[in-house]
Amino acid sequence: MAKHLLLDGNSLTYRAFFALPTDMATASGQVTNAVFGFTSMLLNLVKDQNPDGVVVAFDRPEPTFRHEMLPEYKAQRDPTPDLLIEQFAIVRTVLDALQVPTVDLVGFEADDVLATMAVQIADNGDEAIIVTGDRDIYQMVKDPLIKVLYNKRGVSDYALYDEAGIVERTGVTPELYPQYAALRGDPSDNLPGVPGVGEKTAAKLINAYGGLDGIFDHADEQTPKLRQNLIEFEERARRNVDAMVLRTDAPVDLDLASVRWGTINASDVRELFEELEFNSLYERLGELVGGDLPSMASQENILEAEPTIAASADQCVELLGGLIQSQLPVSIGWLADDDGSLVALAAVHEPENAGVLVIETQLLEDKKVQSALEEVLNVDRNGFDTHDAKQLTRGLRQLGLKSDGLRVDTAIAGYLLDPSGGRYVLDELLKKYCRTEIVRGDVVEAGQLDLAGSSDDQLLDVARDALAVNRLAPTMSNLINERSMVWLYEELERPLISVLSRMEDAGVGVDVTELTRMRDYLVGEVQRLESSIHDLAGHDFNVNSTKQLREVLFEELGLTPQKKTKTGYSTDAASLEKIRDQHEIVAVLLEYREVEKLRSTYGQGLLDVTDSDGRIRATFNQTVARTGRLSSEDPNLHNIPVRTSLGREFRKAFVPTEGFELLVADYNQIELRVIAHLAEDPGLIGAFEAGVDIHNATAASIFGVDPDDVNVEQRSQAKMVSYGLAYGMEAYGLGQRLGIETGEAAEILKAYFVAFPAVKSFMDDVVAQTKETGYTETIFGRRRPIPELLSSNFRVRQAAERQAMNAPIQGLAADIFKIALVEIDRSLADMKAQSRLVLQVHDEVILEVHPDERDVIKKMTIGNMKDAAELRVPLEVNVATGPSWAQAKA
DNA sequence: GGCTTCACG
DNA sequence: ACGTACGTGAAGCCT
Repeated sequence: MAKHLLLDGNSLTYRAFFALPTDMATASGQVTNAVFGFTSMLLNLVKDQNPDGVVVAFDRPEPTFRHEMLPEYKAQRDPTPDLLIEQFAIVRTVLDALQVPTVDLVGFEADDVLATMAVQIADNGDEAIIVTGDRDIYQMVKDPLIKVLYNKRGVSDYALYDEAGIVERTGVTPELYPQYAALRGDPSDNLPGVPGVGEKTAAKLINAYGGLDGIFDHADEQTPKLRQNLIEFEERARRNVDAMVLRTDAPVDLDLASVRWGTINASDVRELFEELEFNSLYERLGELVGGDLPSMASQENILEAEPTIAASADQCVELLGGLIQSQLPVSIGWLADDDGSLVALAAVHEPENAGVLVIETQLLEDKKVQSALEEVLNVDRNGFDTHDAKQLTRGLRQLGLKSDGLRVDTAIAGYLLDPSGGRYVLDELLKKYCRTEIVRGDVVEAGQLDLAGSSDDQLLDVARDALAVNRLAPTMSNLINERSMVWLYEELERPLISVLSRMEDAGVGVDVTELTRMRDYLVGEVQRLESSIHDLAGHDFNVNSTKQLREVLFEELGLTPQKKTKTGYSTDAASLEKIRDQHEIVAVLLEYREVEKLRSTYGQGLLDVTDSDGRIRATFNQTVARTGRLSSEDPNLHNIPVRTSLGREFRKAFVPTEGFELLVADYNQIELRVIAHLAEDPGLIGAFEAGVDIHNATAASIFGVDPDDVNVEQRSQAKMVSYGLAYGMEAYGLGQRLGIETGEAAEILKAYFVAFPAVKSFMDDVVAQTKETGYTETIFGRRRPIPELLSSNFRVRQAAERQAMNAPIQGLAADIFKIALVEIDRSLADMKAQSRLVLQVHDEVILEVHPDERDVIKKMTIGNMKDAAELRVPLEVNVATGPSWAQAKA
């Protein structure tokens, strides 16, 4: 006789949630108390009962369910906490991985489903044990093959009831239990019974009269009070019975006889349990299923192969020759010092026990070593994988070496696979994708290596890096393949690496004299404004301290606070602007802020990072922005001022190499064009095809006026709406920025969506689809996971929805721009041009061009940018040249 | 290291 | 009732 466990997923998860603290969470913040508790119960049950099969039922009480006829039913029950709701989905994922079937049926609660299955199992002559914390199920024990394992409380306190057990527990037989419960009511279901009738009275009455009919027939035999109540609440009691009796006719479409516990999906389970950090549960599971589960991430001394530190140039060349002969791709580990020059490089290929070759800096300068190494790194020979190829490429370039054979860059691959990852550190990637932790430091056994001292530890780590890359590269490569990101990686991100490396090496020229002059001027202005502020405040204070400024403005001067931050009233520009008229100090403060920002970040800041050759070399990050954009740091050259005339002055200090000029090319309205394309909005597409002023055309459509009659304010409002909508802006935000009432802003937004209805439905579709897949995707396959879309926190979820709307737009614009960058660079190489790329700013490229090449480069740049993608609207490009960034703006 | 502010697309 | 535009990086203050 087979034995089946039938679990009430809702009831048990619910019990687990309230039994365990909600501060049980993964490192990433996912609360797991209910999932843990449920899974723990499941494993305990399987261990104790040793069932042949396990099935879990869940509620799905929509669209109607039988309790609707009882309006008071559950009416006052507290709503299910969001922290619990989100865990139900995870419980199901766990069950899927364990290959435990789950059943939920529209219109049936879990207990109906359990009752139905129990009857089917019993009819088949098998044993069913129903596990739940819901007493309604007691009625099922009337069949000797059906038992109930009742969860009394917590996660481990159970009672197993057969028929006798139910009689002992309740005083009535399972058969009569629904009528008993109908009389007594069920406080936990918020189901009132007959007042004055508790457990004892209910059982006594049921047993004396054999059921409700008998009881109500003999109501006059009771004490006056009870009789009164019975008469008054007969109707309710009878309705309660209808609610209590479980259905056994649920259309369960599951071959119960064939359900077997124990055939789990081991790799899914491992991945999931690791993600949930269920280490102990994983071990317990291993015992239950025979212990042959794949092991979870474990510390590993990855350096099993003995590294060979090349002792001489000849030895090094010989070993490199071996690598070349193998014709296998080589994994490179490397180490550079602060100025980017290579300290050591390690190379290994499959199989790992082939040994790791470590080359130190002196040997890297040897010509024979260099030519052998170049051969290994060449695309037509071995080719190589590494972590952060841009830095390596720059290090090798310093030595005069080419490295055009890059295959897998594990940092870039990690970024493409999950751009939300944050940092892409080799050890972390290895843990995430290979479930391996490297032993770092001095764990290598004595005698294994003829090495000692700290610099040797560094060399060992370089060797370990090579091995880590060696393990990661195939895994990540497969994932990129599986997710259809091969084009994105091979044709876009990978070629971009060397483009960026050369831009970083080139740097951009600055006029240090001009920059210094501006800095000095700004220092003077800051001083002047600061004393003016001190005078107006009546005392000295640190104007740069928001805390002190807050005190001066809102306490001493009594100005009106506008909005709050976490730490107090805000003093940001928008707030100050609103109280400009309240005190003379405010205007001075605003000017001070502007000037001080320019002085510190740009005047002083840029001078501090200018190299001795008068060039600024920023780092262009390719693995930071979650949307696919690049970012710039040390310094950030993506936010050089342009909006105010004083700030714009800084662009005059960005200059070309002597004998060259700067060419600036930028996309016209690329994000709006991307929106037009993605939304397929006829109005927007038509406007772009006609080549009209898009903001003017938009204003005409929104405000229902002739394009010729659009006034300045309408155009600027339309512009704000257009850009705001790409960010998922709401009426409030628009109102704030336009300085109008929220209601009025709502009208404008409404008018926009009436004029461009496809835009609205595109936005809605994106959010809906992202909720399903969990990630957004650009047409080039760039993905961005947005798990917060399912957050229980309303605010977090709303923010996630805005991100979901924005990501495909900003992401596609970034894809297009990157394609253009790669193509421009390719063309420059094909043309063997002297001109070169020096800067990029999201939708703008800046080249140093030789005047002789000006026209052809201009044409080439425009062509490559326009042709980067074929959208439903044309891509337009503005281009201009000049002796500085400022003067090369059209 | 968190917070606030502000520069850009 | 609540919060309110996406994506970055840097400076400066403060704990």
